[in-house]
Amino acid sequence: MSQQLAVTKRADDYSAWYNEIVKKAELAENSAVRGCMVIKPYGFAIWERMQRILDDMFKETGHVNASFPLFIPKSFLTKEAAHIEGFAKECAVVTHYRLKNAPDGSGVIVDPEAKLEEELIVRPTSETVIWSTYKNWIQSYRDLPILINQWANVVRWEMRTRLFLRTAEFHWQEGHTAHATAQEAVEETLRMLEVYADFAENTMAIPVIKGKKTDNERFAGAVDTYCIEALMQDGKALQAGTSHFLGQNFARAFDVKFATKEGGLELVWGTSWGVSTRLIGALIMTHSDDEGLVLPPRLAPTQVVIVPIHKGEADLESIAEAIKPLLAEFKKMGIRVLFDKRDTLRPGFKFAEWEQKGVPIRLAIGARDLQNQTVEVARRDNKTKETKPFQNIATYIQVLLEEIQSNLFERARLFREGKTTRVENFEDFQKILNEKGGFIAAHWDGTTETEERIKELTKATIRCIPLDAQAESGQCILTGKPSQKRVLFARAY
RNA sequence: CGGGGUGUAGCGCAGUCCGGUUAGCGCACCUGCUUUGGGAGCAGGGGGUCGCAAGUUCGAAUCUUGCCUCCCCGACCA
Repeated sequence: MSQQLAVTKRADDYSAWYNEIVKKAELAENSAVRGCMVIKPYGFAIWERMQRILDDMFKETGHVNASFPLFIPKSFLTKEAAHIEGFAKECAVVTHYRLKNAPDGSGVIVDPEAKLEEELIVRPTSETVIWSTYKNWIQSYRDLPILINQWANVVRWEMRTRLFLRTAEFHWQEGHTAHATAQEAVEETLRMLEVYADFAENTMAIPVIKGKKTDNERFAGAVDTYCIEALMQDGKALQAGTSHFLGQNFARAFDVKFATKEGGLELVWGTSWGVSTRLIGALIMTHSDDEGLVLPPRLAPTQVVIVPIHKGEADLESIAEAIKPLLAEFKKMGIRVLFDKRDTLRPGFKFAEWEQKGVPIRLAIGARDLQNQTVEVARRDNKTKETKPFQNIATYIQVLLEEIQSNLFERARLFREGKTTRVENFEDFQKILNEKGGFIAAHWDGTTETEERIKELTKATIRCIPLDAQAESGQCILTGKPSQKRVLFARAY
């Protein structure tokens, strides 16, 4: 309940600022379990909105939900060579299935008698267990495509964690589809990338670059990995979603074949795609300011908060009575409104609290307003206040919510444009990276060696090869070798 | 996993070097009154295995050893 002033400013210590936003907006906190977070009700309400909107988008593109096991037999994980190599270093392993009382009475111990025949891995992702299942489901081209999504939690044993951005356990959705042709699978991969970009930009108001990952940055087990990349306010990039064309890699590993129309037998083509609670981190670092969280209206659990300003209970009653029709009207319009009638807190406190929590619009109504038939309207995005006539206020708010939504997106887009720099040589590359940050569009000779060398020298990685990159002859900034298009570099989360 | 820091009331901290009254301060919490258009004021009150464990000592928040947490910096990653 109690809040303290957000003391740290973005300019002073960006990561301290981030941590304070997460705590003061009551989104999440560290848990008793190392690397795992507790997502608090307000943070989870945001995730639930994200889930609902994304889930509708998945359904509209023909997908259905299902649920696969939390545990994966070790042998499954090892079947696809690149896959196991990518995940081996961060797996939680279950080795026993029972505890017993310690002989010396000191508590409970793992029962050595209860060792599992085969260890189980807590899923870091579900390709293997799902493809082992698809093997049973697919015989004929008539069984294809399979378009399944699951909402789940996964575990990747990270060494260093940060709330939302990187936690040992995180929540996400993972889509897993199976197709008869490569073309169809590639189309699916790009379709879902498009869904993610649409969601990021239109719901979260986060502008993203759609692109393809380099071989080096590709998902373990994929043929091609596509991504959406966003730019945070500190000039670092953040991968906000990925969509993979798996080729026939997992079909081959799990022997998933189908009879073609022509009577042949072929391996199935696959895709997988996911976004996680990490998006909440992106949300914070895209829009929020030194006063706290800033939420885009389409995602905000509460879009409008009404704060009564009253002396005594009678005042509060008459305000409550006066806004009753307004609350009903908001509800009818589908606007999520909260009347903050807590009488133990003063208005100034409530103002500050709802600002920290990023509620897009605040309405304040006092005796003076009742007298004049007015209401004070305060915007969270640009901190402006105005007094409007009470009549027709709901319609005004409805329009204003949309305006705030597009203002947030436009502001973030302009920021990114300003922080995207075209660079022609390595000297400028380092200079821009250190002094300005952001995305750097530069030529690269296409080799993993050069990519890694640049990373060693500058800590910047190739975020993606943008899908809309123009063909343009140039020279690699490091080796001077010929290049046909620019790629996007940045330091990243 | 390596280097550095840290852990004392819900939160933020002092006390630890140099062991010794009943472990203290601010915020928050509870009660009452006055307040309420930008984080209220006064008065009273409650709350602590001093991260955990073992050891040294007449006596440990304070000294020793081990373990753990969280934060920052590096390597790894969505």
